[in-house]
Amino acid sequence: MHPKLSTGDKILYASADLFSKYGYKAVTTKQIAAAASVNEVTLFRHFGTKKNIFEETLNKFVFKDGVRKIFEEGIVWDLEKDLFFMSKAYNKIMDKNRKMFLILIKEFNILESSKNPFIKFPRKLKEFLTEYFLEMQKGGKVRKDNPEAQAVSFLLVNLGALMSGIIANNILTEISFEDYLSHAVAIFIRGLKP
Amino acid sequence: MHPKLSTGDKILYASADLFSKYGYKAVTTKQIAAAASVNEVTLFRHFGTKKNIFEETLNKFVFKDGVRKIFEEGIVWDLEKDLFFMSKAYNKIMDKNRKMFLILIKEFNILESSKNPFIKFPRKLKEFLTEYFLEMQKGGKVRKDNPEAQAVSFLLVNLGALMSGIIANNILTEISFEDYLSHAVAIFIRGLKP
DNA sequence: AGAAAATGAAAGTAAGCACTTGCATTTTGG
DNA sequence: CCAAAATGCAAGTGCTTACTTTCATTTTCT
Repeated sequence: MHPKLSTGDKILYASADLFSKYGYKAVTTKQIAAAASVNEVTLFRHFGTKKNIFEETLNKFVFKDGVRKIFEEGIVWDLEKDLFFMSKAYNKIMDKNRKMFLILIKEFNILESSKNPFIKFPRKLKEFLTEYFLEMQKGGKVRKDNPEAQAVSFLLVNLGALMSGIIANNILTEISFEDYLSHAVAIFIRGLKP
Repeated sequence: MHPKLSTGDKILYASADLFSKYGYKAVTTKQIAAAASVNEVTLFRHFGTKKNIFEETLNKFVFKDGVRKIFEEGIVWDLEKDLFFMSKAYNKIMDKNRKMFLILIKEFNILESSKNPFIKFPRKLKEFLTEYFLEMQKGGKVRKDNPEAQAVSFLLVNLGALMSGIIANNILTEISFEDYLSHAVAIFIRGLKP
């Protein structure tokens, strides 16, 4: 771990690591302390309870990336360029937040949905994409069809790629998933053209 | 629960239920006993240890569906019909095995990959699909391209749909996912045509 | 109906868990 | 440089967990 991190942060980084691998219940405070190279007591002096550690970990790392900002800036209203860009942007965000994603798919049964960013993030992404496809349809650059369905379809491909990358890095193939994803996006683009 | 189930099966059904919701560590033998409506001691008389209960649950419910049998039979060598069929078949299998899927994405860190059907199932599916697309390419019914990439792409869409259905039934939309999936498949089909 | 097998009820055990306390040691900041 | 704050260490507390044992009760099967 980084030696220049504050004690509190060392604990939270170690927690994110362990919780994402094994889940909340399966991780012990002793493990966290060892992984953070601090005394177990220090955990409690900083955060009081294990539950607090978990919540603070979520608070610290959960992605608050604004969908609009990231995506809107890169749009050039060219179907091919835009979809490739958005697919890459999506992957980048999700890779950066891989551990949180893992925690959330492990614990979404015990998390209140209000704290669950998976409620907000994909929703906003869908809204943004729906608007995008609608606009592109108006410009005659995308096949006339339900833009929401087009948006969801596009998201499904990306989510699928993300998941297969997570579940098993090389179950399906030894070739990198990015290559396959861009292939899938390419097929998609052809299917979306007018 | 079914009253006509054997005691052992009652336990295993309850286990599958709980493990898929909360994960191995978070589930207690007391919980399982209560959910199965049996005495806690009975668990141990039947399976000895909690770990055994878990393993027997996996053994009982893990999907051993032969990919070839299910998929080969429905193929009629019409791109549209075939992809819709395969997409539905995939969904059906995964829905039937939803709980196992949930267990496996929660515990794939602690499962030996040899026991993990996610190593075998998607691989075989990919092989089958690759052959299918190659054949279709020969018949001029599918765009000439890397058939493996086409296969993986198609799987990504379906995996994405499965995941979004699991993570949150109605995060993205209130309309059923089957509708969206078939929409995505339709786009895909257009993208795959020669 | 009656023996054998399966289950329940109650109590207990040993280990591991989250968390606490008291005190010594180190690190930090003015 | 020195006091205050942060951390380490050792021990311990009470609770929960997986699992056991004993004995009474029910179910099953012939």
